[in-house]
Amino acid sequence: MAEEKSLNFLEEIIEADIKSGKHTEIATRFPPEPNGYLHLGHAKSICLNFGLALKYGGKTNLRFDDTNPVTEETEYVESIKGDVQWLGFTWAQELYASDYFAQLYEFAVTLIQKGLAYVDDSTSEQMAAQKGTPTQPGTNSPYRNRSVQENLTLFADMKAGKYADGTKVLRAKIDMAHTNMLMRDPVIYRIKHAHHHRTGDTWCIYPMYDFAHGQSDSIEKITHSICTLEFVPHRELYDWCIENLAIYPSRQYEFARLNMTYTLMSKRKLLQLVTEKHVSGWDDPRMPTLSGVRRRGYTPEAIRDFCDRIGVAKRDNLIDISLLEFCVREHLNKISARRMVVFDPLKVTITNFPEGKTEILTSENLPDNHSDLREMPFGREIYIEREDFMEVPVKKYFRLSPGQMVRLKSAYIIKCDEFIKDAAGNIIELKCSYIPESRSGSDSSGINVKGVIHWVSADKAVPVEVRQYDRLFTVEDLSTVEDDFRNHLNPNSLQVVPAVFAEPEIVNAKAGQHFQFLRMGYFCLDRDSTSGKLIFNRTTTLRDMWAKEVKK
RNA sequence: UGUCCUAUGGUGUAAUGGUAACACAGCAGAUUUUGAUUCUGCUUUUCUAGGUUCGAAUCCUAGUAGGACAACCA
Repeated sequence: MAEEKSLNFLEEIIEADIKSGKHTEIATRFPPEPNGYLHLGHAKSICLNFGLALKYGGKTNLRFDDTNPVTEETEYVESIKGDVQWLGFTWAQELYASDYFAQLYEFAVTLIQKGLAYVDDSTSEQMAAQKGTPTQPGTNSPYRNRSVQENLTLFADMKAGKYADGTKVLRAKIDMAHTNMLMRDPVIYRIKHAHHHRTGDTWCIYPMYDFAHGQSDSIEKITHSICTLEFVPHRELYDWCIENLAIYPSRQYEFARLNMTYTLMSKRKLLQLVTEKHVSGWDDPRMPTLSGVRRRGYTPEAIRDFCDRIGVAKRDNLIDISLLEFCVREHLNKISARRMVVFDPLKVTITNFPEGKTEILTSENLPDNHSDLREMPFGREIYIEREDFMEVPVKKYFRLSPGQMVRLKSAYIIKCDEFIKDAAGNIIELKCSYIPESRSGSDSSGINVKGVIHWVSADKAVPVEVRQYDRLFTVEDLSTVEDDFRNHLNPNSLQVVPAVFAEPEIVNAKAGQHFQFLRMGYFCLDRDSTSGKLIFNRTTTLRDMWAKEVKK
């Protein structure tokens, strides 16, 4: 039976609203500002907003909050749309706050007419001084009592471009002694002679967030306007505008934004990493951006699962990045074709295997599907992973060591007869013998070995580049660092291995395809690849109990 | 010395006045032709003090702790 899954606080509110008849269907919106790329924190918001509408039979608009022409660009609009689609959601309408500029202007005029807004000539410094502090009330601006008619004329002149940037603003007339700083006559319109990415030079005055967001919600009849906790103090102003304009009463609800260990979710700081070239770009696979994790090989399914598991609440949180890794491993395990790739090769000569002979073996692409096979060449000389041999094995080591046997995955059992060192004492080659009756799938040898290792044919292997990523920062909780966050970047967050040795099948890898390199991790083709040089990003490692055992 | 928000294992999230649970992480073990996957078991929790109540994680009061708020940013 469908077990009763507990509701988060927003679902409770919505169910109560539906039950009471306040709403018969709901409308939400995802309102990014097009001034940066979307990150995992946005994914939480996207999954929430679209998920709620999906669950309760409503719709979600994609609305760009583009009220500041100075920072916003079309490039960002395009990336945001692509990211939302990639995550798997479809918006009802693609809208822009700038679509409402004319309407918003009329709303401002209405406020002036009602004596609830005035044009202020104070400088920003003067206004800051008038503002007071959280513990001290502010003082009224000398321009606060201009007549309605004068305000109307001045505001029209602002719109007409008669004044320079910063010389005048329109402020709501509320209460300079209000305990909520945002209610102390907030600026609602400012002059910016700037080119807007959509409206061009039509406007030289632009509404502030607080005078655009709630009204946009109202125009679209958004029932539940969901935002992050830092907007809690704005709710009072949000409601004030709606009430005094007597427009559709959208309601704002706030949830705690996503924080994760060893990374950060600040668009401003992420932009800094990009512009200062600490990373290769917004889609650098180490970035927590959606374009970054996508390039890294994370799947939308995994991200949605992650957003589902982290839940929604109002308390500050710091999610362990290992939960994200768990989600991606869980999905990738099901869909990733297996390949054998040797990273740090040690040559093995199989002394009783005929010289010059190549035998074609098969192996499953997915562990449980024995009909979906690929072919692998096997020969007298192969490479195995250097760490799969130990001259003097530690306890519980069940790979190769002198005199010991191991299974070559999907091939034969081999026994180490001899190892060869160079003058410096490094092991450079193993001489092994194979058990012909132990061939995978038709093993009649009766030998049971515990160790199974991956391998590639030495002369048929294809060299490819591998990029291994680690956490971007070395500290768990970036919010606690006192100094500059850039001081805590992990210098080893990217390790490039220019040539690892892959089984020949790898040349058929396609963009967007996910692989598990056996025992090494999950990988995907990077877009920097060329036909002559394939490059793979390590999405994440496999869980490694042996590594933990060794540590002890 | 203001207003607002929040407080449940290591990390998250449930429990909606009636036996504090689930996931991740951690630790053991079983299985395994990936030391993967899968499976089993275990450790660990209601900020403090009062109050209401037969009964409080839940309601009330106070305290404590953390966070937000003084951009012509969103």
